[in-house]
Amino acid sequence: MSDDVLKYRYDAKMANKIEDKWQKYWDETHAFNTPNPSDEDFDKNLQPYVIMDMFPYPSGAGLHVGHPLGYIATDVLARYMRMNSYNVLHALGFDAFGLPAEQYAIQTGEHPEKTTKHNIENMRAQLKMLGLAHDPNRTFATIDSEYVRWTQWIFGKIYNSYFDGDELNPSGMSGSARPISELVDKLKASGKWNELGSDKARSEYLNNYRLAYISESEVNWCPGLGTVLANEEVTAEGKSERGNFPVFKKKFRQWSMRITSYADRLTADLDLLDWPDKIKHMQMNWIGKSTGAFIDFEVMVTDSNSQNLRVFTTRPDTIRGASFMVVAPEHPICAFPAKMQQKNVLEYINTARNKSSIERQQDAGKKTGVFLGLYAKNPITGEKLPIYVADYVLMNYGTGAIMAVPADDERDQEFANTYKIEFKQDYKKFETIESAIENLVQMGSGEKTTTYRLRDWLFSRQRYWGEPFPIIYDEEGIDYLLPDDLLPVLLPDVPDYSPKVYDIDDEDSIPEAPLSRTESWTSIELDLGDGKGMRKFRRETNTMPNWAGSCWYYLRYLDVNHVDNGKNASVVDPLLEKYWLGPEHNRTVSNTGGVDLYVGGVEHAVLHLLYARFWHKVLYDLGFVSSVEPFKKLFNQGYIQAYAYTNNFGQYVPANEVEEIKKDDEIIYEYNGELVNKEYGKMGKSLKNVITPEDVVKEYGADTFRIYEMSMGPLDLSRPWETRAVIGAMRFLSRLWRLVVNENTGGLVDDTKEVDVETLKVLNKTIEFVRTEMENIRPNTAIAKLIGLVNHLTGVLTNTNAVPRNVLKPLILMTAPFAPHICEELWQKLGETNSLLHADYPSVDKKYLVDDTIKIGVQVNGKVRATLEIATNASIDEFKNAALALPQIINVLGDKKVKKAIVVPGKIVNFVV
RNA sequence: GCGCAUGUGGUGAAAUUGGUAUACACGCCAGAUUUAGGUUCUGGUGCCGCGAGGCGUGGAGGUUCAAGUCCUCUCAUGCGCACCA
Repeated sequence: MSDDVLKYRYDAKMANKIEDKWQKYWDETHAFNTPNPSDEDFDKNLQPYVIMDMFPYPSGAGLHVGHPLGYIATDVLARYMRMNSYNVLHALGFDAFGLPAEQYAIQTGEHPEKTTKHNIENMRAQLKMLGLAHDPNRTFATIDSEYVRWTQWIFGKIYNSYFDGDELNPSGMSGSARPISELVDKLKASGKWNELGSDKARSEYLNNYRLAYISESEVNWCPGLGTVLANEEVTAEGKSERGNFPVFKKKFRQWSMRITSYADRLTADLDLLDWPDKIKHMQMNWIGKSTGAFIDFEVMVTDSNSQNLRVFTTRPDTIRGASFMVVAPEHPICAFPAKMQQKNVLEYINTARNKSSIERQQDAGKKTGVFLGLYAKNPITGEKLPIYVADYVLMNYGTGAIMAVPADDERDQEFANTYKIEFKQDYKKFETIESAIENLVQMGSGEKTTTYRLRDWLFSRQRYWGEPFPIIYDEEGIDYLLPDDLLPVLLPDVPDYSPKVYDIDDEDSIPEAPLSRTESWTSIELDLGDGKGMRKFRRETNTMPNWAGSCWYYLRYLDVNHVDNGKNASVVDPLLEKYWLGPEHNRTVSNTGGVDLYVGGVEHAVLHLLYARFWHKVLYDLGFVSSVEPFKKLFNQGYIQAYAYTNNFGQYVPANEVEEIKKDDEIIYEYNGELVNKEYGKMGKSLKNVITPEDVVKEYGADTFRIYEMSMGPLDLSRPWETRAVIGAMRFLSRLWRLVVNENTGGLVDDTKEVDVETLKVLNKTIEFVRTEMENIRPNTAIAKLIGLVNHLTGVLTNTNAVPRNVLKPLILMTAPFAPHICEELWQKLGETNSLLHADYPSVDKKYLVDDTIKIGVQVNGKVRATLEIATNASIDEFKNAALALPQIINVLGDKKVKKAIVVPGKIVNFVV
């Protein structure tokens, strides 16, 4: 019966059986546990290697086949590195705070912690099926109370630090975070501390320096989400990145982090990183460093009252060409328009304010503005320059005011033309920017400066599902950091954790933190040990943004159970940080230290990746970590896309029920006999085209799934999922299986055959090639080459009924990182008693890399006319003469004379006639 | 508008320094072996042409003995930034 024939075949059933077996085995033998230097099984001869993914957010929707792409890639590389004698740290945690969990919880009425934990378990199970070799002991979620403790602890360190611009940082550049106590000491020494007098005044003074500080400033308020947002979370259209709700600029009292202090170092140190240029550019543009000068213009706002109007320019050398001034509608000088202009100015400012950012964008290019009726004095020429208010000048860049040089600036010229402002076409420029600045400095009318596009990072949210701040306020409103022994501050159980959301356009609404509703939690009585005894305090009721947890999770992997809360507490044992991330390993481009390979999507280019670098640098300055940067090498994987189909009404129909029909040379798609439209894009529930890893594992096995995802195309490119092509990966594995197992009997194939030279050549070329591709993160071509070797051996098997064992073993070892389960099984069948996880990766025997003869093309006038097989070491003349003797060449050349013969030994012969 | 990336068979895609374009896989075709069923093996498969031969890496030029690869221009798609002074 056919069933008997298939009994020992590598099919989905067999694959699943093998996969269960080995996953259990790995579990039971703690195969993926990675020893720290202090552990018993630590081997100091192995080099450390840290490879990780951007950890997942455990969404309720579950995974589709696109999600694990990066996880499989890092897993393949981690397994490869283990077989190359590295102590590989490869773990996966969960980024579990955040809006979606909260929103899902609000919809279902369940506590976000419950749904989040449930989602994490689901995701763990989904990922487990794929045989990912994560260290099970190093996992955690950012919501774990011990993790929250350290997130709050780091916040405390940032809060209690200031940026000293003169101080050299440990990498020798100027500017470094220092404990705020050092600033206090300086203030005391200078007498300033006494001068400030009250605690309140002192606290407010320090607030101006703290790296985490409170300010009443313009923030992005999103009524639809009921929270304020960081600049990085607002789209170019002025909408919230999440939910696409309108965002308004409003002044609120909020927490920020002084990331702008680090703008220079965050820009400069990009040079040290092995990151895709694209991401480096995005960060550079986001930080937007530009050097130039401030120039002060005197403005008489009344006959007796003069104001200083400060502008920023990158071209101080063009100051003699300044023909007028322009200020932003929000600029303070707009409060002093000349009498006759007051009405116009007010009207204009109101219109400008009411413009949404979308309108502003649509109007970009159409310059509008109004004359203030005031004049500024050009400090160099003494000319009187009219001042305009116009919304093409932005308040949040530079100083919100510019000197307009229409002759040299398109925008200024456009404005001048619109308002018929006369300007100089020709004027005398300063020789250099430097000389212009020097001149201005001497006159006391300017200084050299650098401005940034980057703003400080808005750090508080009016949300329930986030880390509480370890901050309390006394009755005077003075803020204090909670002592370490009162950490973690955990979220209270509340009856209502939903944020107060408003109509999406309700600009005048105000944020309300959900935590503020629970009086029993917000009020706290304690003795801070400052000599004031037991006092009443109120807790900070805002929560941290979900970026907080992802800013340091890579450190937690190194020391996952770290609880040290003593006097010299650090977030991670310094010895472990030094071992895993320390700069002395110098394994790639530079000795910054940091994670050896970080794999994730491009979407975090200016969010997570910027924030994490900032935190890391603060921790570095304060001496808590030895690595300068958190992520030494970054790799952006592409996305797995999918086809979706819509009917005539634009509704999505189930993609797996759509039929492909060939009709008159054209391919059409039908669903229930109805013509449908094919679209290419994301995979998603609403698009009805989701394929889950479970589906694929059940039907083909996890190893096939892994091979397929790794072989679809280059890892950094996006590509469409095609279920019907998965079978190819399975055929590869079943051919590999058949090289070892007789599928009729279940017994071993004869593997005692003596290996022939031809096969050894194929093997060694494969080893050489595959190693190179692995090092360069090109799994797709590595697999192609492995398939080539399997196909070659299949030919050998067909012809001789036997396969040489000493070729099978390296083949299995090379395939193991991709398809670990089947390879463990085959390895065992070949009589090996140890798991191959730490077996030595095959190395090349160079003598089999060279062939005696090679085949090259022979061209006439650059066109290939024949193929020549010749001894590899033939001389130039031999190449030429052999090529000339080829019948095809004789034929093509006819009686034409060869003017020139180009011979590149081993490459090509070309005859020019 | 500026910047970056990509463009190769019916499909996903290969191709050290410029050196036989299309490795590997899907699909398709044929033969063998099996046979009631997503079997395996072997071979074929860029396009046009009966053939010799011609044409082929988005398009147009250029450099070169030789261009998918280098240069110039251009088109398309995707991403990022966008009045940044």
